[in-house]
Amino acid sequence: MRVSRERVMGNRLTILDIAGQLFRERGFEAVTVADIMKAAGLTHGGFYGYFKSKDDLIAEALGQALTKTTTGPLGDLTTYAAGYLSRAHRDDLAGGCPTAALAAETIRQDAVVRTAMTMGLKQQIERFSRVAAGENGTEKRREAIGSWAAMVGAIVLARASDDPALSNELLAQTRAWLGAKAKDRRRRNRGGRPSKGRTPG
Amino acid sequence: MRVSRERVMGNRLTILDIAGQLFRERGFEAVTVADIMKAAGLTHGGFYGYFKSKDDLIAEALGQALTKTTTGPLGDLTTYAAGYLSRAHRDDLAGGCPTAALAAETIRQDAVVRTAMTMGLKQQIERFSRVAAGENGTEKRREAIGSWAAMVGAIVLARASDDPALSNELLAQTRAWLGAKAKDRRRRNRGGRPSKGRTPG
DNA sequence: TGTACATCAGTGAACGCGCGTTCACTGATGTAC
DNA sequence: TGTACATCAGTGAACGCGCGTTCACTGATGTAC
Repeated sequence: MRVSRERVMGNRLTILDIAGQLFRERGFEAVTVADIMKAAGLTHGGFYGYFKSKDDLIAEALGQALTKTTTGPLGDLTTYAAGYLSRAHRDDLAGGCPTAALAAETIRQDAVVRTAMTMGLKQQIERFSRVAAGENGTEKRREAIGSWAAMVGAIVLARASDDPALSNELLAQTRAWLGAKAKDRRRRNRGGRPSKGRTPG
Repeated sequence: MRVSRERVMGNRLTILDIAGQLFRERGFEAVTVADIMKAAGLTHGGFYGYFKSKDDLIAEALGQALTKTTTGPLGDLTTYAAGYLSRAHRDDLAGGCPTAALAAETIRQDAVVRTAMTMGLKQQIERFSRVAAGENGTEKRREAIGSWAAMVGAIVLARASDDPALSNELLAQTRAWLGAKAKDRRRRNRGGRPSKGRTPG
């Protein structure tokens, strides 16, 4: 049963989107081609008209999920961290951060998959660096990397814990810890030169 | 071919140890029962004389690996972080931290496996809290949680990156970031009351 | 605008394969005398 | 201490199953006139 060209384009997007969600929810290996096609409203045989292999899909779906979540302008890191380290994000595997859900598994994947993850990582660090606090580029980048590592680690640990109290504490304490760190830094720089963007005098 | 009782005890330890290494290296799903038994010098059929199921082994092996790496006294957090965030540790999947290698995958495992991971997590946080800097128990625990999240996150990200320069930078910058944080905290507390353990006057 | 045919997206049975697990068998170890 | 037998750890073929992938077929879409 041939379908229209726009339907084909739509199907491709649907498969990519569904796959991205299922992978984050259950991991690359546990999700089957048949699972994905069924969730997309198709049968598994048609899969190979859209993608060369399951590995091919993994790379594309991860790339798309990362682009969606690491692209676009950012407010400040504190606001971002508050959302990232929320219980809602912790509980939303399928729609949440692909890095937190899949970075650990990516280590053992195909080269294309690792490259997609690395690109997403670079993009996120650069985006963080742009709004991070710091006297110069080096300091901003350090702040970006340290904060991102803490956020990803905290979500991974909070999700791994089957004790709800500990899980909540991990999120809340990491948020507070990042906040305390920012406060200490401002104290250190008290009386320093004005922020980079303003012309003195 | 029956073997001696001490051989049986030795075999059990070998299987647990080998399994712990292989799981960290390739993940729970990618390692087969036959892989483990072969690496232990046995055939796959004998496995069920030692463990009820693969899931049973996963829980036991993870528990053992976590106990080995989260038990025992600690120096200071800075020294621990230097070792944890080293290139040697990043490159030693099989012998490295089970949390960094397997926490993300643990989310989708059996209840027993998640419980083992949670116990290891609690142990590590308590151990960190004992040597963490801070004015009181709450501050120490916050320091322990934040530092642990940053360490785990940094190793996961450094391993996921296929760009060696970025990978090295992630480790070095997170180390420096944790160090800068400690320095800022000491500055804040300059002239404060003496540390908790000493009786004033 | 209508008609006839070529195209090809989707279907579902089938493939080879490797997985976790079972089981009848083997033969060295442990035990009873 | 030696001998005869029971025990049971280890073996490897076999199981049912689900996976990724292939393929002959179907029938709606796209196109040529």
